[in-house]
Amino acid sequence: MLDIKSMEDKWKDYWLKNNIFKFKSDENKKMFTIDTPPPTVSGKMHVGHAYSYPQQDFIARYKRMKGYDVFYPWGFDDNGLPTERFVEKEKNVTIENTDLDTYIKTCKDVSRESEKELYKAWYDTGLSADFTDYIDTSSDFSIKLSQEMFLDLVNKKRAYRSEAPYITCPTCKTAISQIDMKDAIVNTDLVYINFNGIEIATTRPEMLGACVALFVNPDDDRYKNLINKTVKVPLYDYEVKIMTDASVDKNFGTGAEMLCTFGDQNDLELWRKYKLDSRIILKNNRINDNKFIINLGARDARKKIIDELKNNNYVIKIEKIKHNVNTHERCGTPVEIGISKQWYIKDLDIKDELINFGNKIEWIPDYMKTRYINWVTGLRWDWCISRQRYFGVPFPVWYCNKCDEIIFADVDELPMDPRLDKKHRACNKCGSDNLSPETDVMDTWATSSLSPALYLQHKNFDIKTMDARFQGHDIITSWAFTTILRSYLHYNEIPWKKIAISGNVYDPFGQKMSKSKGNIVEPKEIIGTYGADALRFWASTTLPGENIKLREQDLIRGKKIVIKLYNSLNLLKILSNNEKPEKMDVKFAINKWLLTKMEKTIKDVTSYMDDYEIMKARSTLDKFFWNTYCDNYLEIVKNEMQKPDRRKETIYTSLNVMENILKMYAPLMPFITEELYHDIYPDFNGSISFEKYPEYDSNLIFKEESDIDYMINIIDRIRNVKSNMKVSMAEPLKKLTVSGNSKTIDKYSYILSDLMHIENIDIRDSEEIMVKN
RNA sequence: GGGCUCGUAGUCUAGUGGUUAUGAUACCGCCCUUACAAGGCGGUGGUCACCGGUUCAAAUCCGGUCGGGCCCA
Repeated sequence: MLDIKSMEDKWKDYWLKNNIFKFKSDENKKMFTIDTPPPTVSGKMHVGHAYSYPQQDFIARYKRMKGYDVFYPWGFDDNGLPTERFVEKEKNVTIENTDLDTYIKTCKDVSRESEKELYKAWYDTGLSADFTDYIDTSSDFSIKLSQEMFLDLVNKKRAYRSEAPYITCPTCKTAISQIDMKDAIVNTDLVYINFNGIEIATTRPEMLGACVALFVNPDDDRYKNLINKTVKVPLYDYEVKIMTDASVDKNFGTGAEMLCTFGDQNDLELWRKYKLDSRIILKNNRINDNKFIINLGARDARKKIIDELKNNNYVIKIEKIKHNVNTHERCGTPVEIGISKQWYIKDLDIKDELINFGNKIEWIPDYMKTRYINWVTGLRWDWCISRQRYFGVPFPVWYCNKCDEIIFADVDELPMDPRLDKKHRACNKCGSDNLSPETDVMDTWATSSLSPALYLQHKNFDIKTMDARFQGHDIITSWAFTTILRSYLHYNEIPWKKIAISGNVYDPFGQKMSKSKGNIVEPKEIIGTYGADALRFWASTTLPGENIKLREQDLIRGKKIVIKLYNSLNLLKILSNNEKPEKMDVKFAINKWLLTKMEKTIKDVTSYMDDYEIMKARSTLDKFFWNTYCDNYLEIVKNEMQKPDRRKETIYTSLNVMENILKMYAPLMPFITEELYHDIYPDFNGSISFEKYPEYDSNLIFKEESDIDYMINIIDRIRNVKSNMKVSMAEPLKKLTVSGNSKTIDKYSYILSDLMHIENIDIRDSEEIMVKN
């Protein structure tokens, strides 16, 4: 019996102990480089990972067997907000109860600790990445590279600091970027306000004191006579103008809206478009109008101002509505727009170039490119990369308190943290040593967008473009976009030749998996029940980019194939009595038939693998192995092996084909194939992962194929007859009439009598095949 | 609201113009057959979402409708 668990454990140990997948540069081979997605240390590995990571591993292993020097690195993303949250939860260390130095150190320590445990979950799925030498985004190496690249952008006038409206999260108390936003529908109050002569509706009455204009649609007849008139702002008693813009929705509220600096992104756009004044009452996520609202959060401020409006009879009515808002995707809080100094990477002026770069990359599947292009086209903000957080890559920057000059660290000082820097420094411009360090850190995407450089420079490779990136479609607008952007800005080269996008995993009913629904399945459980090979088999049942449901039937089928492979080799060993004949030319039809089928399979599987069509490759292989090889060939050769003149050739053919089947399955199911390959070659001390992938050989295509196909067809019908007679396939039949091509049937009638145990076959000539008892 | 994508037996899926629509799984029946009962063989089960068009011929191409999913406003 095959013990899948201990078999898999054995090979996991073997690969690790023998450094099988440790990257060893081989200059004689062509390189194939993979930009592995570094998982965050703050989360567990979930079934989505267990689905998408094997997909890149299939290609990595395939390319290795095709003779490439595969560079398949590993990394962890341990920067930023998610890690801070994780640490605060795990260790109860917060920025309030400790100093910055200790806080950062704790974040790093917890990350390192977590990584040590975490990598095992990935390794258990049979990934062949180099886990012996992984990078993490908070290491000195990564910080140095990230800071260097930042200074490069400063030199190229691509990174700039400016006081401007920015998106901020009131919960996380930091600036965020367009990338970090997610839409959400929230229940909110729509307040109708009598605006001294015009009625407006707003979801943000607390911003009343920041109102700088009213807007109506130019085609709205109700307000035609009010356009360009001024009205008094209720409670605050200053005047604003009534203006028009086509973006105003006539059907929302009263059709008239107030523009505040800044209630939402729409306000900001109209404010920019018409160059309006600003009245800032929202700063650092607190509202302060020095009149009614003194330093309150949005919710309290709203209550307060509604009370004031009600007391003065300005409120007409309050309606409950569902409303689309932008939220911070990490915490779900609706975002605010404020004004402050932030660091930006300028990208709005190079949309065409970025689209052009997107077009130079091969997207798998192709239609995913559209999402990238839509995103770039719809960009409205330069990329804000400063975060008012603590654990992340620091800006190597100081500000002169005397003359406002920005002072940058030298490249050879990196990595460095100006917040903890003790060196005496002076302003380059005025010489003052009264400097303040930048206390913000960089957006985590500012570092992960450099993943190709991180991986390549870590090994001192002097190339800028990797062969393939594999990632989920949910981060096309963040990771894929920022990586392409950085690669353009720093090198003017595409980051990868191909980007393969994978879908999401849903539960068996097509529902998203979530804790609250209680439908989460742990990869560990799957591996425990079905084995990692079966998990990978399931992961291969999808087309690029397609979502997938977690289906037990695929796991069952995967496990069955593992067992079937094991048993089929077992049968070969029994039949052959462990003989291993040398390579020879085959002359018997049944063997020629099998070789022909095999060559055709090799051709198809190879071409599918080359196109990343894993699912098609695998089902072609499944069909050949299960149907052709096991159900038909092996059944037939049970008899052939007993015939002295045929024995040697049949043993040779069956073993040779078995070996090629194992090699073709090896990228998909590395454990069982390693096990059986070593079983065939007990002295072999390498890995099947580095054996040569079978290559199509047209010399092994034989014309006998169609004859045996014809005979298999007849065998199927005889099986049918026996099944209808409700007798065993081994039950001897005295006589059977077989009609068809009598010449062919006569030539191979021994197969029928041997396999189906028929004593007398009455062969008749006929156009159609018919089998009668 | 815009874009992308999908709709084929209970479930999942193959199939981009041409026999009787592929296979898996589930279910039912038969067979312990000397590798594997987690096996083998057979069977039930489908107006290929709907409507219209192009064509000698449409699951497939075109248009529309309905429904699901995702992304972006």
